[in-house]
Amino acid sequence: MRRSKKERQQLLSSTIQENPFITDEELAEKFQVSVQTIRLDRLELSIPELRERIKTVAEKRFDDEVRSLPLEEVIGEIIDMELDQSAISIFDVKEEHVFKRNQIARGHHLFAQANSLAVAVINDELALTAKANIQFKRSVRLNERVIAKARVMNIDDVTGRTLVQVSSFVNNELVFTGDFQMYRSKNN
Amino acid sequence: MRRSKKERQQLLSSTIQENPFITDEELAEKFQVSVQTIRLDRLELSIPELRERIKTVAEKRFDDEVRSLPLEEVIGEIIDMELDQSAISIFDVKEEHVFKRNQIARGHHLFAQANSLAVAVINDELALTAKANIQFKRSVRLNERVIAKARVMNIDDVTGRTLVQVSSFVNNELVFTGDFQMYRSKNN
DNA sequence: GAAAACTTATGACTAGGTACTAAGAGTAGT
DNA sequence: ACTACTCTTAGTACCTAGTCATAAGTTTTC
Repeated sequence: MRRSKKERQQLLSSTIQENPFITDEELAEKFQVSVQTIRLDRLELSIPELRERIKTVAEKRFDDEVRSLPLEEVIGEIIDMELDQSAISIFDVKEEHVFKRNQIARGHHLFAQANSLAVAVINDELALTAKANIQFKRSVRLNERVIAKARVMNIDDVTGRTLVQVSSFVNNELVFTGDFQMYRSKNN
Repeated sequence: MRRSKKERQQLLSSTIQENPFITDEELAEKFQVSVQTIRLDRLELSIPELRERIKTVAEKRFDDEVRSLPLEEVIGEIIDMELDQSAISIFDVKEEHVFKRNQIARGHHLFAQANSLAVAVINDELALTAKANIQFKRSVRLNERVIAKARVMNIDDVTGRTLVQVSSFVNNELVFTGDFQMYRSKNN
């Protein structure tokens, strides 16, 4: 025996993890054992065959592509709404919303929740954000539930410009505030 | 012939592009022709076999993983970067970024591009946004290319707080500006 | 009606396996 | 020393999703 079985299997695992595109034959050559031994090892370690490995890598990529359009619809779920007055939405912070390094939610998701709530609360076909003044009060972490509350502060009778104040909370603790100055297409 | 050859081949192309995981047999079933016809079609269109297709998808993913580890969490593509000084990114506005009604880009995407550029330009493991003051100068439409330029304005020696100014342009026309006050974990 | 284009069938071969059986080598216990 | 056990190797039949080449049948076009 060139190496103990255990040692070989550990190396095998890491080798395949590092490069899933390697065939049993290449592995046999690398570890100086027969192809059958490699296959027994894979069986014991329940490592799938080359083609299956490649397939899952490819499928993951496909999933990622779908997942990486996270800013698509209205961010968060609107649970209460009085047009031109107030609105509330909830947003659950998941894996895809946080920095991998520190599990803190990326700012633009909190902004997106608040901004799209500000857009939604306005009783108009075509509301757009003109300006915003925002503050991140404390960082939001993975799995926290953010509740955003929007209040329409005043509507300029002439221009239709509207100020919307949004405050976001996690467990009643303020995490984000934003003042949004919104355009309207028509003055309702 | 259920469909002309040309028509079938065009559909074949797009079908495979959309779902590279489909076998010749499934395609034959779908187009109501024999497997051999599908194979001739693939030959003429030089579309590789299932396994090769899956492999290239998987390989791309591997490439992506290596290339985009640090910049992966950035919205838009960074094309220039001097840490703690300046950075530029481009962001192409696609279908998924606009309001369906009027084809205008949703504000939070412009914010996300600017904000993540502000995060990236800071030479620190853990940069977070504290405050931001933003203005949407004119609305950005479908298929426009937004170029965001970030400049680090000043770094507080004591707190490490950093002001980053971001201006975004479409064809040299200013569409967005933002002042981002950023935290750092350590004072470099 | 023949030529050209298209479609289908058939057979031999491939990579990279699975599943199973069988046999030999090395080591440990008694 | 003999047996029991683990580990390794070999070989066979079978699988999928193809390739390549040849041939034959079917339409379409001139």
